[in-house]
Amino acid sequence: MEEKKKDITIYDLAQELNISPSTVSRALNDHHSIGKKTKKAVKKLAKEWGYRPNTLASSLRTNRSNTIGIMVSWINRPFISSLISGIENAARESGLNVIISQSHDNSDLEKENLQALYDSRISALIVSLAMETIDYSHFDLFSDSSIPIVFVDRIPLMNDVTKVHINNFKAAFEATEHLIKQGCKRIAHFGGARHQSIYEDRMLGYVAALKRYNLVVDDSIIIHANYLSAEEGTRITEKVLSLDNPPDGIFCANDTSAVSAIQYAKQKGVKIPEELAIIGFNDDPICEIIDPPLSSVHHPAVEMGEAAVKQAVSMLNEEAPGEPTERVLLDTHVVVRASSKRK
Amino acid sequence: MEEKKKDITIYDLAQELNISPSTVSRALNDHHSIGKKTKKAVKKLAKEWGYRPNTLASSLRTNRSNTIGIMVSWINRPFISSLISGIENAARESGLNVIISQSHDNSDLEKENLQALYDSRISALIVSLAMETIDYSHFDLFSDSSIPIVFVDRIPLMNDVTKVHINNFKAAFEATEHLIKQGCKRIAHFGGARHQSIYEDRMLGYVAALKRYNLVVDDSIIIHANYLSAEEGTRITEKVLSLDNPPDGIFCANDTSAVSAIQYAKQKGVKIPEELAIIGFNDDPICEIIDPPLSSVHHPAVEMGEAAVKQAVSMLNEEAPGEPTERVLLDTHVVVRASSKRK
DNA sequence: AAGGCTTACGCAATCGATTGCGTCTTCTTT
DNA sequence: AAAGAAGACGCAATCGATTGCGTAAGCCTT
Repeated sequence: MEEKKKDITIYDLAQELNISPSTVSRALNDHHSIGKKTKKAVKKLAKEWGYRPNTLASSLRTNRSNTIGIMVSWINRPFISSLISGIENAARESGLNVIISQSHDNSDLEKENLQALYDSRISALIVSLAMETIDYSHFDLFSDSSIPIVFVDRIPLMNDVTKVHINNFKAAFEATEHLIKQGCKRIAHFGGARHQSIYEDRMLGYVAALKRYNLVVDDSIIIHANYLSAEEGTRITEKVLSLDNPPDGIFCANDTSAVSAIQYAKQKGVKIPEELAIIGFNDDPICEIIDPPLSSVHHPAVEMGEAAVKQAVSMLNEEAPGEPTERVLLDTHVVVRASSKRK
Repeated sequence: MEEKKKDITIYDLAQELNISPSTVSRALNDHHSIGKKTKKAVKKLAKEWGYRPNTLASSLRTNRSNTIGIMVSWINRPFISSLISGIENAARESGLNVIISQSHDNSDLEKENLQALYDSRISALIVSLAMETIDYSHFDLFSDSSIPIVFVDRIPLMNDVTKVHINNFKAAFEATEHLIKQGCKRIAHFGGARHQSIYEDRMLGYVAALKRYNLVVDDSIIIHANYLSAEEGTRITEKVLSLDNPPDGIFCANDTSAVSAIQYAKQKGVKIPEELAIIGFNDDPICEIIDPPLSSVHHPAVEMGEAAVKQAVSMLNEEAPGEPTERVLLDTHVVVRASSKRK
């Protein structure tokens, strides 16, 4: 009867119990200055009446929305969607809402949508940069208001920020090393936009591995694409395979291009992995679908999302806005499949 | 100097212009009772000072959060992530935020997280049901508060709700018909949980096609799985292929199981499509990766998301809570690839 | 020129929860 | 038993925007 249409508020509870709304509020928040019996009574009634706090009112008053904003390039990419899935899980366990936004790998859209996220008073921001983004000034909006920012995977080239990512250098080193140990002598590298540290690091790890094993580093088979798409992958593969001195192995900075490489090579009658061993990066689901199955570097997407939330939460709980920037490095491992297994 | 740390409010603008906050508010919202010059002046200053409305305050007052809630099974599935991508695009264009939640195909979690969405005062809800969900009473929370609900893809068996989906019957009919026209005489069907109408309809469309072409409907090769996973797909394929009278075609209700079917069949030396033609459903990216490429029913995920937002918005704009439930049917088409092309 | 309209704007309450400060009990201490 | 301390709770302002109602000024009509 009472709750015909209206939601229950602390005023309703207060009236019923003949106490003040302030007391109800404090009781529900376990404030120390409220008596035990009062707390019990309030909580009991709240449960009975199905009281649900109005988070809008609370957020307005406290200026904390208890919402995490996510800014990613494209939601519908295997890695990203798993990342988001991890974020959503962890956030909801911490009682936080998650609001998402896409940059479509476009800096302007990234900036615009960041404003929208800011306007909705998010408590913390988790970002994986747009491919294009080189300038990071549009994030000042958040740092100036001391809203925690956690960068994930595609992180900026700055030191004083919190980051959750993998050791791309090491992962790339290991992937390349794997190819070398399978007998490859001349390994090509398909990389992404070099201003994105993840791609730069993967290239550096690759180079380091070659040097470590005394192989020649040949720039003509190290190719970077701004968007390492399927089409680019095909184009690049065609390019390196038509060289006088084609590679006998390829380390691709993502699986999409690696799949293209496999498809193109198969079409040209190049035997995989005997004549050409291939390894990708991300361990997308397609790795197990393509024939031959694609070796890849496993990238813990869900865990990264969870770790990012963990960082954000701990930053929120710190009183000091002293920005104790942290850096979480997650483990990767090479998943060996038929595309690179020669022995 | 002035905006050292605080955001600009309508009070700041009002003070500067020597008018009242109410006038500022109305001016910004283009209220008719505000003079032209006043509006101009207010908007000009607002822009100059970078005023950004506090959506929390606004939402609290109006009880409309301008946020769309999404409830899906798993974010990291090709179809779902594309759906969300479409929703996000359309929502942001309409100035709406998007908050997401996953049910993990579990009714209890669905219910729990729906509460959380409700608590955050979403303006509208877009849902694709958890696989388990049979009882829809946990959605009453929203309908009772006349919060628009739009069901997408996995829709409930109710008539008085707004739905955006495809014609599963027709799509299944066409997929099956395609196999028949390729010469299949004995077509198996791998279906999902039958209490989900999408799977029931796909099965019915399949049966209708068989009947239309005078083929025998044999229950022993119509198999339903609660979760049509890769593992189930393998298991089912093994089952039907080991029959005395194995099928010469399979219509799978999703691509995941179809891929398993291809892999299992290949492994057993069954020739695709000559001895066994296969077609899936969803047109996931893996269709083009698997060898042979998998025919499938293209499912317009992004467009469905956009259509769902469109519905939600129009429901929000209607004054009358008379729930003019609508039903949006999107087009599908069969994408023929090598897994089923015999001619 | 006076009454009636329209236009343009301000007052103050409101949404629901939070919180600094003040007050009244009740318990403890000597 | 008196006084100080601690415990328990209420008052009222506050967060920022919205909105019903009221009022003053300007315009037109006859």
